[in-house]
Amino acid sequence: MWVEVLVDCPGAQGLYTYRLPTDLPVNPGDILSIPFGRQVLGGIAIRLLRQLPPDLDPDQIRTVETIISRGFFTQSYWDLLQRAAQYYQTPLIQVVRTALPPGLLAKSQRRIRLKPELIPPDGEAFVSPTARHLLKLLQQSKTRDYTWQYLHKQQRGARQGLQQLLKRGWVESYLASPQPPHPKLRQAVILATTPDTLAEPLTTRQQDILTVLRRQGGDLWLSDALQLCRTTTATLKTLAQKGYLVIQPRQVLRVGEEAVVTPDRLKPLTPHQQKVLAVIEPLNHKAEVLLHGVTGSGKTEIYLQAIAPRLQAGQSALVLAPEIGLTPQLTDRFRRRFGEQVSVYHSALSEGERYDTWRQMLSGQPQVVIGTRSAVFAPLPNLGLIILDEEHDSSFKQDYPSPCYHARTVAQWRADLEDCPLILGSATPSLESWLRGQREQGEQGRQGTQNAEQRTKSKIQNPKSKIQNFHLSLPQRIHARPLSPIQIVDMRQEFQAGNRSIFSRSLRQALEAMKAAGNQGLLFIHRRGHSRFVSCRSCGYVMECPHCDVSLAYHKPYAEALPTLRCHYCGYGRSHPPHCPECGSPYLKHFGSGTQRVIHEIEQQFSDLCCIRFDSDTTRTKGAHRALLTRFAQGEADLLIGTQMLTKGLDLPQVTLVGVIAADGLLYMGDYWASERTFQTLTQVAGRAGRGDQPGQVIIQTYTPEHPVIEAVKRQDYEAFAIQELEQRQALNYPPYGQLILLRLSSPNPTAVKQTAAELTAALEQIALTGAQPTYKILGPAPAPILRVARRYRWHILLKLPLAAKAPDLSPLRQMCPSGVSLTIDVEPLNLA
DNA sequence: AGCACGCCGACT
DNA sequence: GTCGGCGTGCTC
Repeated sequence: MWVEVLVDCPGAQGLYTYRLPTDLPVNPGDILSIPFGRQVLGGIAIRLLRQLPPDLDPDQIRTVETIISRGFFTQSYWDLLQRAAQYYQTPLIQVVRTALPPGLLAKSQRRIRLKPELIPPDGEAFVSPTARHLLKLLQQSKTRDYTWQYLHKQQRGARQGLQQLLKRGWVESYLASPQPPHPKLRQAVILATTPDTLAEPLTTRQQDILTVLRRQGGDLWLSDALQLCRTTTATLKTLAQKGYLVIQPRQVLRVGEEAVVTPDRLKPLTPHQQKVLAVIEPLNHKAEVLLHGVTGSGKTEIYLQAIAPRLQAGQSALVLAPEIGLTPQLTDRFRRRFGEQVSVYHSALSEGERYDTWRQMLSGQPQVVIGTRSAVFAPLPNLGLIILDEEHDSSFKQDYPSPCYHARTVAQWRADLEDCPLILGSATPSLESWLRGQREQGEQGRQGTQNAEQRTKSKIQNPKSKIQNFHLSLPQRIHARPLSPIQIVDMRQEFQAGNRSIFSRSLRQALEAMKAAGNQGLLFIHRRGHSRFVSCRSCGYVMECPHCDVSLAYHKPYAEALPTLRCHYCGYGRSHPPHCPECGSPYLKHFGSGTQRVIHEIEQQFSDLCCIRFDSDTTRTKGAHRALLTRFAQGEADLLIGTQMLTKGLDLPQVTLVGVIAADGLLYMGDYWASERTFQTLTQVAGRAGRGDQPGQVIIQTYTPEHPVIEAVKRQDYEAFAIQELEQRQALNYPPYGQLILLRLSSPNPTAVKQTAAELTAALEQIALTGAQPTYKILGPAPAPILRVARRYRWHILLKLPLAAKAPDLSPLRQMCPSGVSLTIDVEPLNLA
C-alpha cells in the first residue's frame, strides 16, 4: 500500500507518494511524519493507493515514519480548509498549518554539538574569529549543543566558521528527529482495591502510610502522597511491590492560569433580551444572526443562555473574541457559568497548553471553547453554535502570516458547513454584517429602531447572501441605564481662544469635577500611528490626494530627510507645503500624540490626578492587563490612559468620564474604511462611561466637529452613519460593494521589488484584457507607505473587483517572483499599509 | 527550509 | 589546476 501525502514544506507543490509499513494503519486525514530529502517533516495523508503510479520509480519511494495524530479531519472540516485556501489564494498546507497547534507538524532540526575532548589546548588560536565566537557560544550552553539556525542568528557568516570547526572535528552536526508535543504525564498513586490476604506483612510505618492514603480517598498524585505521608518514593515503591498500591503515570492536561471563580447563576433578562433569545434558541441549522446591541446591553448574558441548552444537548460551542488576553472579564464570566467545560485557546498559551486543549477538543465532549481568531479552526466535532463577539473588530483579520484570513468570513463558512447558527455580536456592526442582516429584516424578529429601518430599505441594495439572516437588536442598556451623552469640543476654537494645551476647557473642568466627586475616568488616545496625516491647526484643512479620496500620509524616512506627503493607494507624492493651501496659515501639524505625552501633560496640569497607563507598552507581559485593571478597579488611580485597548469590551462600572484627546488621528488614516473604524472606536470608547449606577459623560476633542462621522457619533445614530457611509462605498465600489485584493511584494533589494512589481502589474493587465468577465482595476504599483520594514523594501499592487466578479487565480504570479522577492496575497485587506 | 549541484573567481 | 564562494533547483 502507498499513500499520497501533503508535505509541510514551502515550495513543495503537489502530493508526494510514500510506502506504508505493513503494521501502520494509516487513514486519509492522519497527520504523519515522513522523510523528505535529508530531513523528516510533517505531512497529511490525503489518499491511499493500491498501486504505485506508473511514472514513479519504486526505488525512489520512501516509507512513512510514524503517525503523529489521527482522526482530526472530518469531511466538513477538510472542506473548510480547502475553501480557505482557495479564497485566500494560499497553498493548502499553509491553511493546515494555521489550523493545527504549533509544533505538531514538527520537522527535524540540524543541530551542532561541541566535542570538547577533541579540541587541543589553545586550539582556538588556529581558527578564524567567527569560529572562535561560535566555540564560545557553544561552551556557554549547558548541553554544548545548539540548533544550526540559532547559531546562524547569533553570528553572521556562521557557515564558514562552522565548516572550519567541522573539518577539524571539534563539533559534530546531526539531525535531531522531530519532537511533536506530547501529553504530559504525572505519577499517580492508587491503593489496591482488595488488600489481598496473601499480602506480605507490613511494618508499622507502612501501615500508617496506607491509613493516610486510604483517608485521602486512595487515589492521589505521587507528589501529594509524598508530602502528606512525609515519606519517600522508595517506601511507596516497596508498598507497590508488595501489592498494596499501584504507581502509574497518568495523562494530565496543561491548562492556562485558571483564575479561581465563583459560580454564578442565570441573570434575569430584560424584555429585549428575552425577545432576542427567543429567536436564537430554536435555531439549530445554519443561520446568521447579527446581534446589534448597544454597549452595556447584556450581549454576554445572551451568549451564555444561548449556549447552555446546546451543551445539555451534547453539543459544543465556539466563542471568538478579539485578543482574549485583553478580556479576562469575558473568560471569567464563561467559567463562572460553565466551569470546567470552558477552555481557552489563543496564541499566548504555551505549546503544551495549546496541544492539550486541542486534543481535548477532539475528544468530542460537549464544551465551550473561547479563543481568538485562530480558534475559528478549533476541531470541535459537534459544533452547535458559533459566536463571534465584537464582530466589527479588525483583529479578526491580520495581514501576517499568510493566509490572511478574516475569522468572521471563516466562521461564516464553518457555520454553513457544520450546519449550525452563527451569532455576530457588536454595538457597532461592521458595514458588511449590517448589510447582510438588512436583507432579511422584516421577516423575522427585528426589534426596535423601527423608523430608522424604514429609511434603509429604499436606499440600500444588498449583495448576495446565502444563508438565513437575522438582524436582532438590543437598543437599551440593562437596568435601563442611559447611554452617556457625548459632547464634541472644537479644538480650533480652543486654539483661537488661546488654549494651546491638549486639553480643552470642557475636558479640564470635567476632569476636575470627576476628581472632586471621587469618580474615575478613561482618556483615549489614538495610537501613534505609522502614517500620520497633516492638518492645519487654524482651519482644520487636511491634505488629501487629488486622485483618490483619502488623506495623504506624512513621510519622513530618516531624520535629515525632507518630509513628503504620499497617497497609500496610487503612489502619488508631493512635498510637504510650508503653508496651509486653504488659509495660508503656517501652523501645519502632523498628528500623533502618544500616551506618554498625555501622561506628562496630566502630571503637569493636574498634579493631584493619579494615572495608570494602559497601552501596548505597559501590558506586554503576561497577566499585565488583569493586574492593571484590578489596580484601577480597586481605586488606585483616577484615570486610565490608553490606546485601542480601552475600546475592547472593558466593563468598569466606576467610570463616569471618558475623554478622547484627538479624534482626528483616527479619521485620516488613509484607508477607505477610516470613517467606519472611527465611528466604531469612538462609539466603543464612549460606551465605557456610565456602566454603573452613576451617569456617565463623554467628551470628544476634534479639529473637525462638522465631519459627518463625528456628528453621527455625537447623535449615537448608527443607522444614519451606516446609510451615509454605504452610499459612499457604493459610489466608489469599495467593500462591501466591491472586492479588494492587495498584493504585497517585499525584498531586501529595492530595485528587484520595484521591477517585479512592474512586471506583475504588466502581467495583471494582460490577464485583465483577456478575461471574458467583468474584470478588475489595477491601482499601483506603489511603494508601501512604510517603504522599508525590517530591511525589506515593499511595494503594493491593489486590485479592485466588482462584487460579482470571480477573483482571478493569482498563483501564476507567484512563479513570476524571482528568489529574494516574496509575494503575499491579501484578499479583502483591512490594512492597506 | 535545507542541501545538493554547478558555475565562476582567487589562489597554489 | 584546485579550492571554495554562493546562486538555482529538487525533495516521493
